[in-house]
Amino acid sequence: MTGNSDRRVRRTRQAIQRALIELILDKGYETTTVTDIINRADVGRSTFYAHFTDKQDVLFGNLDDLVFLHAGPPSEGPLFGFSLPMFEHVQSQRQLVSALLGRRGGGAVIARGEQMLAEVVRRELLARAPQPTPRLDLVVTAVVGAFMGLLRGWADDQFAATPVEMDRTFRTVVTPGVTMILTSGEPA
Amino acid sequence: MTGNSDRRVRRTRQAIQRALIELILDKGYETTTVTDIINRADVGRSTFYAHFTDKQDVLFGNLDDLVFLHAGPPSEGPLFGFSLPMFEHVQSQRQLVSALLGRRGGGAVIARGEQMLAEVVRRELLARAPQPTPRLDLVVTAVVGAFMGLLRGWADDQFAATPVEMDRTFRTVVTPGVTMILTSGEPA
Amino acid sequence: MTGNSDRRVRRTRQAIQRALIELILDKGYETTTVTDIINRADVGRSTFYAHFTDKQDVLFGNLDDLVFLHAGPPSEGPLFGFSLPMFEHVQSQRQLVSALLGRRGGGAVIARGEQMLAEVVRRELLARAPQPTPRLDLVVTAVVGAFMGLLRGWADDQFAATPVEMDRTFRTVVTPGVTMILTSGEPA
Amino acid sequence: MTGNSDRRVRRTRQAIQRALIELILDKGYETTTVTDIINRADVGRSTFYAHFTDKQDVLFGNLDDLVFLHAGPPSEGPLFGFSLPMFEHVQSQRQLVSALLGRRGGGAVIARGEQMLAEVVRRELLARAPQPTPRLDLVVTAVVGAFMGLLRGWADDQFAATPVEMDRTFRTVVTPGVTMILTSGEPA
DNA sequence: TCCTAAGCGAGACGGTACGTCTTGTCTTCCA
DNA sequence: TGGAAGACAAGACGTACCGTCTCGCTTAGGA
Repeated sequence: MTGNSDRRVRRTRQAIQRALIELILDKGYETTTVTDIINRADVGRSTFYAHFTDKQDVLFGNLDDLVFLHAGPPSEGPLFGFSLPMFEHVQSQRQLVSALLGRRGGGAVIARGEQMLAEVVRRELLARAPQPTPRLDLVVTAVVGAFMGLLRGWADDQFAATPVEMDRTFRTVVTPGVTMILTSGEPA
Repeated sequence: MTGNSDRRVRRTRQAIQRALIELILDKGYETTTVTDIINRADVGRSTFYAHFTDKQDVLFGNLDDLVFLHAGPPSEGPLFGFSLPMFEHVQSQRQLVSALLGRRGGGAVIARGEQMLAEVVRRELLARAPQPTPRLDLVVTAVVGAFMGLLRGWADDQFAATPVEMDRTFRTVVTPGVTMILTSGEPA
Repeated sequence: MTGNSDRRVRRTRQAIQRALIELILDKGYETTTVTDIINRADVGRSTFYAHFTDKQDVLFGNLDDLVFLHAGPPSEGPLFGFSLPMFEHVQSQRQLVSALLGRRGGGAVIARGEQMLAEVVRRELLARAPQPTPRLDLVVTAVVGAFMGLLRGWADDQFAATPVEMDRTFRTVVTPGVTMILTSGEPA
Repeated sequence: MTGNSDRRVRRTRQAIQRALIELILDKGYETTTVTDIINRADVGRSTFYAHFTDKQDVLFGNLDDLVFLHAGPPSEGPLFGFSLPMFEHVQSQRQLVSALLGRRGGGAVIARGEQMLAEVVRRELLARAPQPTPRLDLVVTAVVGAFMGLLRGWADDQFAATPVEMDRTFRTVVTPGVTMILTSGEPA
């Protein structure tokens, strides 16, 4: 809680986070060990555990502003308008996203990303639904699944694509069905 | 010559596979160690490594017929007709699927499942497309993502749902968009 | 810089060395495993390998001052005057020496002992030779062989004998020949 | 007991013995494993254990005529006349002897060699002693120790020497003392 | 400005899993 | 149906991490 008052504390935390990012770029998230991190950050083992509980903890500390969610207010623009900017942003950070979300990344990181994305999608759907939609949770899950599926495939180089292609595919596959559901007020 | 001639070999392999399944149900896939397996299977350490290279290897040996893919010929029935039977089958094996695909399961297992499912979807789309579809790979990825997303959410008990609800959501979200793409010959 | 600064380090190293000695007395050197040692010393496996590379390494760490070499200055007293005190010292540590040098001991330990003894003998011969002696190395080897042969037979209980008998036999067999060689300046 | 009746049995035994010798020459006695032997001999594991109890057992089966003991009747020729022929014989089999007796050899093999040699020496001394000698056992041990010490040093390439030098050193160091003992009837 | 509490590096430590290796027994298959 | 092939249990090996801990040195920030 006193985390940021001491100058040394901030330096240490930053050094650790920076080291982790670099290592993820080098060898992937899962492969990177705590020992690697403290060596790269030139930090004692106990210092690491004094600040973070985990490898994950380091990442989640700055994951939010790192990769995702440059979404505007939910009701403006086209449905799922977050898609294209997000794909574009991801492309600019390609390496890091690959390392985090791809096959060499960790399940927990992906889960966290899905969680955050789900929140965005839920708000967007709620803002646009003229009436209560049954099983909105399922719909959100399906939409997030489609998006993250594309994102992971991209990160893993299963295919090459431009952000525009990614966005177009995502929205074309998903928008008609979702629009129908929101309008008719039922999932089928 | 190798696998099935010797009776002892078959017994051992089965004991190991069975032990892994049981342990996955008990404590999840990732948490289960090779040491756990050989203890439960009452098998020597070297025996394990004589038959399998890995925990994964044990699983993949019988993953195919374990969970998935009771799909009929691709062009019969409604689009994505595999969905409902599969959700139903999964429900009957709920525990195991939870352990394999849920948050406590292993990334590699999920990846394998997606791979197999992608093949099914690809064939179905190809069989139904009146003309070559650009970026069919992306479309397949999005569809598989939506399906697996739902499946994983279900396995993780993020929500309760019947197989019918699952199937309905999946197909309602995805079918209109995909149909449009197949018909118009372009992803957007 | 390494070994002795940290108090924990000293405690651990001692615990391991003590455990090995005890185990050697219990069940012999060759039979004792690293696992035995760490159990007896109540020490983690990695801790053991952090301090020693080997079972041998543990032993050699304190072998020097453990058993041998209470030899005075080479040129004083009768030829091979180290013999009697050494046999006497060995008798007082009978059990340990048995375990180390006897049939249940390790070849490497014996080799090390011979090496150290050879140094003593070489110095003694050099100090007493009025002139350069050809093939002094061979002579040293023969003398050491005789001494260690007696010692090993004793340790293995091939015969019972007092230190005085041991010493007398050794020196009576070997001294006349060696004296002749030193005097005449040639091995034959 | 039935060892040599069946032709196949003899072939198998020979194949195993031959394989062991080859492997000893390749990589030393201690380093060679039973698995190595059966692979080289192209023989099943159970076959090996049907014929021999041990690696040692294989060796001891033909050790006697392999290396040692071309000694004539004990009382002919000079004292310890076995020495020169034996060193000469050993030189002609240098590689094998090195592998068996040197640092890479096994303690048990050395012990066996000493045992056989002790018998030779004992007979020679008994044949030449005009009267009962006290502690003849100790004297024998010392003599054998000197001889084997030289032999092992030679095998380990601790020094280079001709058989003549070896023999001369051995006999010069040991003969005067032993002669004195035999004559005077006491070890000192 | 000093002094003291804290941050910190270094790394020791116990614990646990890994994949490899070797041994001697025991089961299966085949001729 | 008897003997060879080799599957097997047991357990040691040395390595890799983890998360806790102990130890002094350094350094801030309040008195």
